[in-house]
Amino acid sequence: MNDAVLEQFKAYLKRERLKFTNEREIILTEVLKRRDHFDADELAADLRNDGLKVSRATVYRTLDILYEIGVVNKATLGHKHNHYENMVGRKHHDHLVCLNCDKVIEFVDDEIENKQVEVCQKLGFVMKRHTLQIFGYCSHCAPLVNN
Amino acid sequence: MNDAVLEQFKAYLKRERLKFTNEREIILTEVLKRRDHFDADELAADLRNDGLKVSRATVYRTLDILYEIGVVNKATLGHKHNHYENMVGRKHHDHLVCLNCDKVIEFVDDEIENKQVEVCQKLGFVMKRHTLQIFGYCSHCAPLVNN
DNA sequence: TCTTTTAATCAAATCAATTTTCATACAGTA
DNA sequence: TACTGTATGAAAATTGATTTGATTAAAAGA
Repeated sequence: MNDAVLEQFKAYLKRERLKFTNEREIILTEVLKRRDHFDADELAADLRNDGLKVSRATVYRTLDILYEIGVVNKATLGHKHNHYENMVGRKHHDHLVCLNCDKVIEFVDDEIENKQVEVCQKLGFVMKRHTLQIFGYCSHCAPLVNN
Repeated sequence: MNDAVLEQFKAYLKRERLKFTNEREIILTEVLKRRDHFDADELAADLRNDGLKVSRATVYRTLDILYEIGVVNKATLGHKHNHYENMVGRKHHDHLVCLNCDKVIEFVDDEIENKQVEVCQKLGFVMKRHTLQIFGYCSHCAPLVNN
């Protein structure tokens, strides 16, 4: 478990007069273990498998908090429900999503990032966050599909 | 009504052995009138106001077809449901979305577009579509919010 | 034109993801 | 330890979207 993140979490909760509960710690711990993209239900199921019972509602509520403080990122990745990813020790990145095998490839391009800042400056727009998703076929699937 | 689009729609339906129905024509006509971003329910409501009764299910189904043939674009724009926009005679663009007033500003940046193509090429990824959304505060709202 | 075939329509039911409700439990603090 | 207010779980409610099943209506064929 990442102590710095735990402290950050506790500090945020204290500041907002929220409580540091067992369930919140369990969820944070599980999230920090994750290196992939997961959805709320998958996380809840994993906890259940580990014998830790946390209700779905609490999972959703806690993921919201973790998103709020930047511990997780949220993206739809082409699905109609949210996917989350552990962002601790990671920088912002964008996603390539394979329409065939659902594989998610991460990338960063500084020029794209800079250009976005420029666009916003030009329009007097204050950027808080952004999401760029490219959908298509990964190198494995591209030769297999009729496209 | 845009005749070329109507013909394109009919041709597509014929090719797919689908039928050109009254409802589909009504929906296409209404979509082509639109210049803004709208969701399926808003469109259905507008039709109802015009005395044209088309069920929600048909609206969803038809918007799917229109998305398929590129007459509309689909984007979440920060909401948890889809928004559509008439794309006839328009090129791909990205969106700035104001978190305060929900205003949507469109922009295109060729360098960003090119960079995306480059990223995909480097990774052997075949791009089919992409979506870039920047969330923040528009020039009107930025001075008003505590951020 | 008439008939046949096949898809489309509607309203209602269903679905999946998420959020809310509300009675009860518990964390933080006095 | 007692108090206050927030968190919890289970279930219900909500939301957007899709499916169902009986009926209607295109399009194709004779």
